[in-house]
Amino acid sequence: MKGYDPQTIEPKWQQKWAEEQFDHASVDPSRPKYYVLEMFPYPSGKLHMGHMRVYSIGDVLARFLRMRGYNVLHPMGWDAFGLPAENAAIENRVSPDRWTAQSIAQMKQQQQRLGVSYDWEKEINTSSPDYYRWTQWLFLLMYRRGLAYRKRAAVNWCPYCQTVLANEQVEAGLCWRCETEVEHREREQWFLRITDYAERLLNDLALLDEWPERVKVMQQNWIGRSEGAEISFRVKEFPDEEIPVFTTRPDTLFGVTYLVLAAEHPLVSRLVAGTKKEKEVMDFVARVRRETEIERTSEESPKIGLFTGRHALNPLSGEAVPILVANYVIMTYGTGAVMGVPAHDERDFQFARSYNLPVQAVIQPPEMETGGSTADRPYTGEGIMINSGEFNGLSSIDGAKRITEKLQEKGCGQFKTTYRLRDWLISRQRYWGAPIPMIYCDRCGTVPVPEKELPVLLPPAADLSGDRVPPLSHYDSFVKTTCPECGGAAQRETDTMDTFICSSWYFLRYCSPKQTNLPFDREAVNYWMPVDQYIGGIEHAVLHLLYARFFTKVLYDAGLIGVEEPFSRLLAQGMVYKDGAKMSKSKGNVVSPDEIVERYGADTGRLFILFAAPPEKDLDWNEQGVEGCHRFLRRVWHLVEEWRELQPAAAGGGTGKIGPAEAELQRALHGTIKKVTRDIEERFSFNTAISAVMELVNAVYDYRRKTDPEKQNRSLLQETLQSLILLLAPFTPHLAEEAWLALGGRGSVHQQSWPEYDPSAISIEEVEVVIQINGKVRGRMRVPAGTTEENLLKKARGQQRIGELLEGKKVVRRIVVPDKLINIVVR
RNA sequence: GCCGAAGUGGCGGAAUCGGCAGACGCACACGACUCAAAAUCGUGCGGGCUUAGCCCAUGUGGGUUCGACUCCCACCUUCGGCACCA
Repeated sequence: MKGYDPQTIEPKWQQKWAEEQFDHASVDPSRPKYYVLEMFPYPSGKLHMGHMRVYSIGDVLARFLRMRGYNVLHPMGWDAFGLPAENAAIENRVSPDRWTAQSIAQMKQQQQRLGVSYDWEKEINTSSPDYYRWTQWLFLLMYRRGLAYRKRAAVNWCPYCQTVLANEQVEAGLCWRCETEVEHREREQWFLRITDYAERLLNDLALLDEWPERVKVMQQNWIGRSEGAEISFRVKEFPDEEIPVFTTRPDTLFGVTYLVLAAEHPLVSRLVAGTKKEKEVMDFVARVRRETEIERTSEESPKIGLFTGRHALNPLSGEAVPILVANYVIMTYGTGAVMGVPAHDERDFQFARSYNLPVQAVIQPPEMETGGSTADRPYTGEGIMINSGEFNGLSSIDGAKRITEKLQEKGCGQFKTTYRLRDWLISRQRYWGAPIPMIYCDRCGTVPVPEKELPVLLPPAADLSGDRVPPLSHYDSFVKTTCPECGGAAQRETDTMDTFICSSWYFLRYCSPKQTNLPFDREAVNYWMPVDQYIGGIEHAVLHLLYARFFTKVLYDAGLIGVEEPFSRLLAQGMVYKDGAKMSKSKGNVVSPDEIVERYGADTGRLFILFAAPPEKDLDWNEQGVEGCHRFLRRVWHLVEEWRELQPAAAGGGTGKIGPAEAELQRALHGTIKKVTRDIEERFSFNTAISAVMELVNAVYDYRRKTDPEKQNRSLLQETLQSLILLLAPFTPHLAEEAWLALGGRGSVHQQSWPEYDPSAISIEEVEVVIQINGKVRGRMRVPAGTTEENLLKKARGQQRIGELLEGKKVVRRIVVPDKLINIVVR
């Protein structure tokens, strides 16, 4: 053992670990289990710092918990289906599966160089038929349970990706992946009925007390529950037609002065058919429908509406109000029709103003407040009902209830809860995904592929660059099939599934990745699930984390698993920045993990990533900080090396004496064990755990410098160094392994028990107590631990300065924090 | 606009239950070693002043308390999410 050379020791130990398979986990009900999971990556072929950060965090926990005696499941795999592979394949003229296999090989090698302790026996790949067979099986389960359905709908279409997108995948009107503006197209599409689970997905957020608040709030907003009423208005000119509207404010029903329909509303064409308004209205409708999401939903774009010439009848007052069509009402929320109450709604008010629609106030602010709705602004708060017939005088809260009840009696309204969440559109018009296992037969209609015929295999990729969308539609051998019911000629569905489906259940597959007769083994899932600690980026706060929760609930309902929530504890790790900007190719500020491993070693890189910031906060990459961590590891190495050189002399020299210096070192050691354990286990505060180990190293240096070499306590030094190495093992696994060996440790450092601290070693006989006068620090004193209040005060008074300050003052009060502080309040 | 998180030295950050603000690291300065440099080791390092000490200081202004980075109220700034959702 000479100078610290990570380039030599790291590959050596990685190889050894792989051979010995310490990280292999199997079901063992006699031991407590712990499932640590990092979000599996999309195999782009290049590992970036964000990856290195998640893996470092996960690995510290996995290694620490193993040393704590847990049976730890720590798997890794590949979210391998998806557009980038398909696009790369087209560009480089290779098949997506070959491109993916190559990327996985590259990334896996990069991961292994980081020394992360995965159980590679559990590796999964969502694009392999062994896996997607079960993704298809789960789709059929959804179908059987009435949760998968096909419908023609206007959907988000990304012209660049040449596919439709789910609502969750459209951000402010742009495609989440390529930021192309999304268009609307009509298509027959498959949906999953996630809205059936809206209420449970929302309510069960309360069970997730170890999830970050911000993630739960984001999901809550996304689900967007609103309580109110659905109210039906009859059309005056067509007594057989009704227009239901959704409102959160049924109490304002008497203030309705108009009704607005979305351009897509099915009634529009009937209302204007054959009238002189027809052309104008239908032109308007066509124009609005052509507008992009951005144009239609931007707040700046003006609210434009058009009178249809028809009227709606208020179900309670009987009043006839005009029906308009407008661009600001969207068909996919509520009923696609809105009642206009300009006196009590900001948006209705604006709209009424520009079209000179009447404003009728029906809610008066409570007496304390002033300023109801006026000609200048609406009043949107609660209050007392006026101009509302028999409901006058009620509070708006009671009124909302009473009006809805009344409507219910009359059969033209009911209580209703609406969600912003829409059903999950899962069809994708691309090749590189799991085929949707459905068959269309002219006689039998839509028929599911029988389970025993799964998987529906992707045909080998030929030419993907063609214009035929979806690509699977030009593989005749794929499309043409026979109907499982009548045996006649039939066609396969040619869309593939959204890759978010693959990642909605992968954590279950890891429990028994080789299971062949079911997606997962029940016993294994019962043992390992839920995931105790899930770690990943905040960008999945709504997408993946909501979908995975949905799948878990469906599987629970189907009796296949025993948990209703997949992830007990979630850590949303921060991003990696450099020079004030997120690391990105376009900014040119990328540092690759490979580069760091080559220059400093994986241990240094891991240590820096964990030391530079708490895991949930953004991290600022700083080369000098990396060097600092490298320097620290060299200092550790140096101590171990020195100790070895002392060994031959040990027989003759050194002592076993515990003097004050030794007691201090012991105290430092046990205090550090205590702190590091708590910091990892309870707080996830890796940065402070590492700083505590650094302090211990400084303490050892101090001891060695200040104590005559002849008098140094060798056995205490050995104990200290061994414990120090154990504390470091989860963070810098290679260095720890090598140092453990050098210090005469047996077996792998990673198979040792985590050190326990000795409470008697940290109990202190003498403490420093701070003396405050009127809350300001005016002195300190060393006293035996447990000194009484009286004695503390006496001793404090004995100090010249304190005596002077107390001179002639009256002591009003004394506050004592035992062994810490005394505060003397004087006047 | 609504919701959420956060504001502490030159920088990353610490202070875990209301009890010594700035642990640990980086940068910087000085010293030792060296012919010299690097590496290493040591010392110092929030600001001010009339410097044995005192005053100011955790985004701003108030409050509670013997005592506030920590609790309460109001505001400012930054970042993130949602956003014509009826």
